[in-house]
Amino acid sequence: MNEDKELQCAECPHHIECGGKNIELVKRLADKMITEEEAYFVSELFKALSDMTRVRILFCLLGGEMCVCDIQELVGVSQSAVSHQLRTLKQAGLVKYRREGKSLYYSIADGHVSTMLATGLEHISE
Amino acid sequence: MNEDKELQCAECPHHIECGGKNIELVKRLADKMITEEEAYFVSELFKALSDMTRVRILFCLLGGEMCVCDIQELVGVSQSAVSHQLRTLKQAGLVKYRREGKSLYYSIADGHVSTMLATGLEHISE
DNA sequence: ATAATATATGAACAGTTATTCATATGTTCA
DNA sequence: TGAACATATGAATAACTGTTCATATATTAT
Repeated sequence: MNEDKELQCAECPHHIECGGKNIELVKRLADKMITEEEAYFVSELFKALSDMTRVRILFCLLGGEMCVCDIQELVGVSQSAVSHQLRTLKQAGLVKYRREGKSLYYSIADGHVSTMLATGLEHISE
Repeated sequence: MNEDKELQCAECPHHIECGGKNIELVKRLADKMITEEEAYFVSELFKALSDMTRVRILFCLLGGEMCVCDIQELVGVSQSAVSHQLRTLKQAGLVKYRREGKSLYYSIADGHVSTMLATGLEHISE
């Protein structure tokens, strides 16, 4: 992504191609590329969505806020497992919660979450 | 999710709550829950987006179709690694490709992919 | 045919992850 | 204060994942 002396290439039919390398395209995109940091955060975000149990928890919460034991009931996994996964979802900013007495009520953090879930569900139904 | 004889509960302030269990909510949502199969496929889809290298590859491809060695150049990982990750993305239905001579040109499979990436990027920038 | 190029693939290894089990924390009620 | 309930947390382990290395396949040019 630095010197371009001997990298100049002749024109090609569809692409400005040189020995398999589309120099122009690569140079143009190099600056606009997602940063390492952004890529890391985005991948971490999707990692939080990459587990079946967490997906089921989130789909529960699309129906409204819910306490941990209700989620446990609906998803059918142990209390500890639900709690661990809720922490993962919380850390990824996908859910939030409020306390009411002994219970914690979890809910979807914001509209992005619903959008991603809906788009994901659409994608697999094709 | 079957018998409801002795599960009837008295009314509660905000929720129809019984010993921490919101019977009504749980019963109502139980039928509408995402199936195991759907949850599995959705989580597999997001799993394909849960790796930094794959995210960077997809962001490359948002700039247009590209052959493997261009991706390799932009992302800066080995040819083998790119190829392995492209296979994962292909299997998840996130990318497609066409052959032109010796090169394979990969591209984003459909609009859902761009939507999910864009939504993910929005989500982390807050 | 042979060489060169572009890409895919299989095995292997190090690092990561989801669950379980046991226990801790925080809240309410008597 | 102590018991009961709701939830969180740490350690441990089995299963999974991404990269590397070596090699295979496919296409083109000589």
